[in-house]
Amino acid sequence: MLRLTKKADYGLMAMKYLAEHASGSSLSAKDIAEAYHIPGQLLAKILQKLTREGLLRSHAGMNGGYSLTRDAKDISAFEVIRAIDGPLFITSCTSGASGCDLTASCTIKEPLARVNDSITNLLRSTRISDLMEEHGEAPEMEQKLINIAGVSDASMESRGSRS
Amino acid sequence: MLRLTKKADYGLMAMKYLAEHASGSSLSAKDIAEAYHIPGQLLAKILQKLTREGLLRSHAGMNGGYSLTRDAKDISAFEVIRAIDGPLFITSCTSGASGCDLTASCTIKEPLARVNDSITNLLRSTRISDLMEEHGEAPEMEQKLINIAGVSDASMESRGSRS
DNA sequence: TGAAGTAAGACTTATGCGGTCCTATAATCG
DNA sequence: CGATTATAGGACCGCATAAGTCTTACTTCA
Repeated sequence: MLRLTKKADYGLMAMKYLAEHASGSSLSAKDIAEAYHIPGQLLAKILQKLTREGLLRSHAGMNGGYSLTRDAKDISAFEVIRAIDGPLFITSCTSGASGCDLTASCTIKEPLARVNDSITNLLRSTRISDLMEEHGEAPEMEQKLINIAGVSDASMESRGSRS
Repeated sequence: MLRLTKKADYGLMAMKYLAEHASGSSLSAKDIAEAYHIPGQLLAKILQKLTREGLLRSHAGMNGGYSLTRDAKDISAFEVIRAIDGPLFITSCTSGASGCDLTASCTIKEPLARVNDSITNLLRSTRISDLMEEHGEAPEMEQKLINIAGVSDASMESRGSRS
């Protein structure tokens, strides 16, 4: 569990692709879909959503397509994910309005809400430019995330050994 | 998206409850289920799973039930969640074995894998004892998470204002 | 005008979570 | 021993939601 939806994945991929091929002109949904072998119609609607949220600029007609409204460095992964999947909450009952009927008993939510905030901040500090290839090695990225995840030496034990 | 399953929620609640009522004896699934108004059969299977994973010790028969195998301070939220929901991966195609067919094109996974690791570490550093009530105020918890999530002043903007 | 594009809603399919039911087994008490 | 209370676990169902398709309408440019 705790996984991103495929749509959010597609959205991030598309944003990254647009950032890498930001040649001033716009790329069509079809172009991106074919580049990643993603169902075109689905990607189209994802891009439409991102456009509605102001992350993309659309241009209809021939040679139309999409382009980033901002620099890749100024768009966070959080924005993209939120635009597509809506607000993300780690707990099932923190939907804001109604909440769950266990409010009295379920005291777990508070600590988990903090975890939720941490994840949010993590995604907020991860930008589209961090997903791009062309930025050389970017060792600072590595460093930054280690700082954020921080903590112990066992931090990286989860990587590499995924059974 | 990016939310915990209810089962994991229940599991965490049960672990917390067991930690708070660790009177040496064991509590039955029914006891816990009634305390939180959770479907009993469902909780039972969750507890069975946790037992199989070695986080709980079960005792059948009358006055039977479950008890923690370790101290609440030595059990992380990550272990509980993993035991119930299986390995958590933020990306949909990082299932380890097969992976997705986009390996060549989808270069997004690497940065997201780091985000994934950060979340893992975050949950790994959150222990059952952190969920308990009786530990007074525990301002260190607050501090720790802020350090982990770290970063900016806008960190907490997501809290409080949930529309 | 026609091809290529976005925009958007309705619809279908698939998956997996949440939950129930049922049977078996183990331990404790009277 | 037998009844009761518990865990253990498989089979199953309903439903919410994700994923994807179909269709129609509108826009732009050559």
